[in-house]
Amino acid sequence: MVTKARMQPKVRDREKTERAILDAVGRIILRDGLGAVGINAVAREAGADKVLIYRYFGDLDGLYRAYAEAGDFWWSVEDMLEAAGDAPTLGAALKAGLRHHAAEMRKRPVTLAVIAAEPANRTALVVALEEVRERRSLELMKAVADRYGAPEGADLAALTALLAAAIDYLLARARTIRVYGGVEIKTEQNWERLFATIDAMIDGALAPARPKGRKRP
Amino acid sequence: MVTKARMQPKVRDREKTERAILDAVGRIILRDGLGAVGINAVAREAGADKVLIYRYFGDLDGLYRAYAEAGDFWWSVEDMLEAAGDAPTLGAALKAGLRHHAAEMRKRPVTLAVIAAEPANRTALVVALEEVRERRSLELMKAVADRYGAPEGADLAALTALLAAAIDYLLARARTIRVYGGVEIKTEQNWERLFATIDAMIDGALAPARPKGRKRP
DNA sequence: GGCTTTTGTCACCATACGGTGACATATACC
DNA sequence: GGTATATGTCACCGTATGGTGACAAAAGCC
Repeated sequence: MVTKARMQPKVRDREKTERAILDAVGRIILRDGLGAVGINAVAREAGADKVLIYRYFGDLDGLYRAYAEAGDFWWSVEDMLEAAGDAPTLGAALKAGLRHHAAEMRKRPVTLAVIAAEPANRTALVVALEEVRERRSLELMKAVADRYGAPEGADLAALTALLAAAIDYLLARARTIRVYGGVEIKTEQNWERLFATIDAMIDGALAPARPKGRKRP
Repeated sequence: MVTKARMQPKVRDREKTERAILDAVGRIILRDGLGAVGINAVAREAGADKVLIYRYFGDLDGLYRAYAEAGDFWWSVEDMLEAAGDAPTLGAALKAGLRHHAAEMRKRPVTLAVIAAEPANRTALVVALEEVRERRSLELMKAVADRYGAPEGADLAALTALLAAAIDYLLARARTIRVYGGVEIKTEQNWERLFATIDAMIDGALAPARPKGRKRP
């Protein structure tokens, strides 16, 4: 009779196991995308039995929530204000802030992977990150208004929403494609081009409304 | 002995079956997202045996390609130029064009669903739509340059890429969320607000570069 | 020492997936 | 009419998934 060799049992350390599981989630998101995260895949990647995932995190959603709490997925408002620094005008602060935003996102490839999967894959992790985004943008709006006052005749929330949406989307897309609408989006150099245009757009949106027909030079 | 009742065989009509299968693809994308499209799901939804999918389309990629060819996923350049109509300036044409773009996208929920899944789900259908997008934007750039000439000191490609990215992304996100960055994005009315800001951004990006320090009113 | 709890391992289950071979029969062609 | 082909139906296969119950043994507690 063939007796199956039992696996050499791991040393018992719940903390370590939990960390291994959470790390595995990050690696899978990065390598195969958020959609590839599943109980079996995580257990395999972590080298832990899947029953432990159920025991420690309840279910996949619980695991997502734990992962969302453990990770660093976003810039903080303080960081952002510091990046804007002593910008003399609201426009300058916005330009610096959006550059900072892009740089911080680039530093967090897992966040970009989640953003890429957001519209298609409404998991608890996605919801958690969306909440962070909304909270941050509200805080930031408030802080900016305190410092610079409300811009006259301009819609600051719409402006930042549009530009942040474009930046997030293009950064996420750059993970898999090289060109969008004829513009290279992969490298940081290419983004200089985009930021030049973004700067001009900001100036336009914050400029006092011009009377019609004054555009021709 | 129990004899299983055979299914009442369908009338034999390959064309009709193929259409039923392709229609099923669209319904699934719309209802459950691009990620839910699979051989079994499509066969079930179409009420056809899955072996017919293999026979008629080869495999899932072949099915995607057939679906991409059969469908109407995008505006045509002629339509777009007509929408811009007799806009007197490049800026006016751009504003009208982007509004047209958004309206046309809204009319094509399947396209929006595919865009939503694009970053996460690189199927043959996604690739096909990406190709359409790139081809269209190049054609359009050319047509615009022919009519209005190249804008001085402005990066037309970057400008349209950024604004189209923001619009596509927010429209796709509006399928599942209500607010982005504090701005409502669900209804067409809410979009009026966004378009007002987009107009100002376009004016800014197309305005001749202003000398520095001239911003304070 | 003896007991309970915690951690880890393993063997299952039902379900769904993509994919294939075998068969039945309506239709088209000679 | 007779035959080949196209269309449709069904029964499988191997694999993977999410999920659970049973067991072994280390760690903690009295």
